[in-house]
Amino acid sequence: MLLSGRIIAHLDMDAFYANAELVRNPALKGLPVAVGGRRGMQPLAGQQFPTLAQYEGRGVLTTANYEARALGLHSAMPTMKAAKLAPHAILLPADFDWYKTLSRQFKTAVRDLAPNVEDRGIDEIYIDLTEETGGKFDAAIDLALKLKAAVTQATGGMTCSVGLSENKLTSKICSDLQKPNGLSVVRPEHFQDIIWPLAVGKINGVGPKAQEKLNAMGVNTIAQLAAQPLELLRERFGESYGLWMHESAHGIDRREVTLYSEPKSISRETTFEQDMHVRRHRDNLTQVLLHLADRLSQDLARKQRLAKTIGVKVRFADFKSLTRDITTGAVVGSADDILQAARACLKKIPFEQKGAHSTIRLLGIKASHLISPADAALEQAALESRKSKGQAQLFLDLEDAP
DNA sequence: TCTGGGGTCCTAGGACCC
DNA sequence: TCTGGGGTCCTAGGACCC
Repeated sequence: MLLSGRIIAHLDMDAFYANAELVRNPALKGLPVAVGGRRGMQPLAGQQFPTLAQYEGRGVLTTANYEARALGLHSAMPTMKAAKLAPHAILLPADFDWYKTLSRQFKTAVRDLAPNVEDRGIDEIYIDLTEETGGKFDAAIDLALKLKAAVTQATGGMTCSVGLSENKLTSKICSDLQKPNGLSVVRPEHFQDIIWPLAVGKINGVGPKAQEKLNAMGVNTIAQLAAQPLELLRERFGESYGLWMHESAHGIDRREVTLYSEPKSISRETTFEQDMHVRRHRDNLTQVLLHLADRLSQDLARKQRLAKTIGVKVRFADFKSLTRDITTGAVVGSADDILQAARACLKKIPFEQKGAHSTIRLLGIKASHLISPADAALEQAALESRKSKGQAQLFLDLEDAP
């Protein structure tokens, strides 16, 4: 196995959802565009596109293009807040089918030139370019430029940003250095010059909580993190996370680019337009649960999986959420079985008679411990065989008895 | 100005078995 | 009478990511 001398690319589509809208509607070009909201809104009279000012309801932006970012908008921003900031920015509802189509197109274009691709969601991939480039960065830059051109060609004009380095972690940081439409390279000998001055939060895996904790220790940059004794990090963050932080700060990341991974869980959840009371809106909630179970069942069928565990998630009006799940002896896949399991989970949730925890804003169902129907059949057969053997053994024991 | 929906991984306690 | 340790599974919650 080749653990050094690798070349790994991280390719990240620029403002993917917003630019996907531009592909099919060039009139949006140059305008501030955000994607989010619930369903399609019609433009007001005299306007070509719906705007944020028209929006009412819950939700967050999923994407803002660069023109919208200049107005202060960004993804995960509550839509109502965005509407206050930039009422005239265009707001389009997310059309995931369209984005998935473009996603397949750009990934296929990349795989045609470099097949060792790891999927990281709809708009991101890692690519192991070691074989194609012989581990040479000059060759990798040439190939990366070809990949960028191929992506733009395949998507009708969308751009992406690429980071090149010897591992996934550094390439991920690096693809973000020159956005949009960038190409950044961090050769091993330049790691400290380029990466160390950056904030610890730039490390993929150091989120708000860890960053806050590090900042409190006086650790702001990756260089400062690298200077922390390993033992101190392990003490403060746990054995595994502490070690991971230490290695990350030193540019060590041995993870391979994995071409395929099995799904671990599949879930469906929905936030209501208005909070629902667990008893007063019982009928509505039942309808929602039915719908979620149905969708989840379809998802499982599409991915050819059955579930050993079903769980529910409830988010209360105060935004606190909790989960309950059960593992039954059997595997489930049908909407009816999912529904039955979900109901059993809901029985375990301590709803209050009054107050915040009798009103909920979100309901979800999750399937986990997934297994293919074929493997489920094998397990079942093995179980039957053990059972009959056990019975045979019991029979023998009885025969042996005096 | 309230906070989507889909995931992964890790931790930690308790049950249960050997 | 008091007492192991290891392993695995299940459950709940939380951090983090796109």
